[in-house]
Amino acid sequence: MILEGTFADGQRLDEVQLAEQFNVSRTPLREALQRLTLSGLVEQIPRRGVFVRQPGPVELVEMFEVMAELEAVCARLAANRITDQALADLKQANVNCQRAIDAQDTDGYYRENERFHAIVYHQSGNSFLERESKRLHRRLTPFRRLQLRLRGRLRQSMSEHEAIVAALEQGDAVKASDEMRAHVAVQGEKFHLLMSSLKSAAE
Amino acid sequence: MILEGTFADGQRLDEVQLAEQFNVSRTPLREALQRLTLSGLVEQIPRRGVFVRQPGPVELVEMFEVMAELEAVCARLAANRITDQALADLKQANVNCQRAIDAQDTDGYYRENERFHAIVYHQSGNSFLERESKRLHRRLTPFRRLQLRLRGRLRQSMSEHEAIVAALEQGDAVKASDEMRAHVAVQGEKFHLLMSSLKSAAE
DNA sequence: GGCTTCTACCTTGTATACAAAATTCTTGAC
DNA sequence: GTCAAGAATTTTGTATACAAGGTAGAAGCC
Repeated sequence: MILEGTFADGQRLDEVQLAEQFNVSRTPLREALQRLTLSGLVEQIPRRGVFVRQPGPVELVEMFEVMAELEAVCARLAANRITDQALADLKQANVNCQRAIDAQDTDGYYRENERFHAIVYHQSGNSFLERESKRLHRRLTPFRRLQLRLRGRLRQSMSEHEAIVAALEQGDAVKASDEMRAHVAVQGEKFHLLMSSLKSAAE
Repeated sequence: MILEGTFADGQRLDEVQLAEQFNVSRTPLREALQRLTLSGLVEQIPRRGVFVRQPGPVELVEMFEVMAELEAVCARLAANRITDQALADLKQANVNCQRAIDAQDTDGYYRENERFHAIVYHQSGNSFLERESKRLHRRLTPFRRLQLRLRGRLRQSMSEHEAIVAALEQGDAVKASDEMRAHVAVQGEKFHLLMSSLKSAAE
């Protein structure tokens, strides 16, 4: 999406300007903006226009807290419902992650990491929960990615993945849930990195 | 909303027909339909139109499962963050609930019940979680209401409320969470009632 | 008689034109 | 010189007209 960095927080999005930029009329552009509004990326104030709404530090921490809880629920449910095939897929994703780390392939790591989490969502056996988790995951993507830049984070993240798989394999719902929550939660060093990244984005 | 009972599942919503029904042109009506699409009440298939999408039994159970987990998280967080004032408000809501039961005032009960849950959402201290919880709560409202028709359910629901307040007052996060999950979850008799209500709605 | 294909009509999607509201600039008064 | 009020311009919201795609019905072929 174009909202990653090209637009500052609070900026008004001019309909006519964007319309001619994309070579469409205002009608379909307004519909697109409405979709963005519902996804939370922009705010629409009646008779005033739509404004880009980058989440502040407080809202961001809140969203990560909810994400951690959602994924913890996914893991807890998955511990009882996961298939052997999915367990094998998770292990494969972890192997691919390790390869990406060794090759210093950050993009590759991120792609396999995403796959790992998507599998857990799906194995919750609750497609509504899966959809909601994916939605929030997607929303947090740009911020989550920043965390991978933290020195040594990739290796730590990997071992957390392995602990989660182990708990799922044992069918230990509580452990899987706790490991996943800790894995996703923003705390310690991750918190400081998130805050500093917000400052640099505000310039 | 008009979608409660007036439109059958799978029905196509004719834009021109609805437009003249509301005395507006197609443009604002399409924008309204898009908002409905994002809220999940209708499904939009490109070049085909929008169709009302009543959740089937599976999706409904899934949504209630997520609702129970969300509220459980709210309760867990609230156990550590709740204010004395909010505790007093919860007790007051319970008193009002009891009064409504004695007066056989179902609407009154439902209103105070809603208040009770809204307070817990807010006391989670996470406004994003609060918003998401309210969103799903709202989506489930018509189905939730049916459960209150279950004989003796009001009284049982009341005692569950009181157990939740007690756990919150003691700051027992685990207990508050478990009590809340059980309170919201669809299980036992509630499940059968939900299924039978779906059948009657399908006629 | 049934299946396929072509055509006509219907519906969604997009553009443009117009109306209403809000903001900004200018003008006038204190 | 500053503040307020009004007018002009900009901008959102709505209506209507047009284009493109899809569905259904009719006609022709197997």
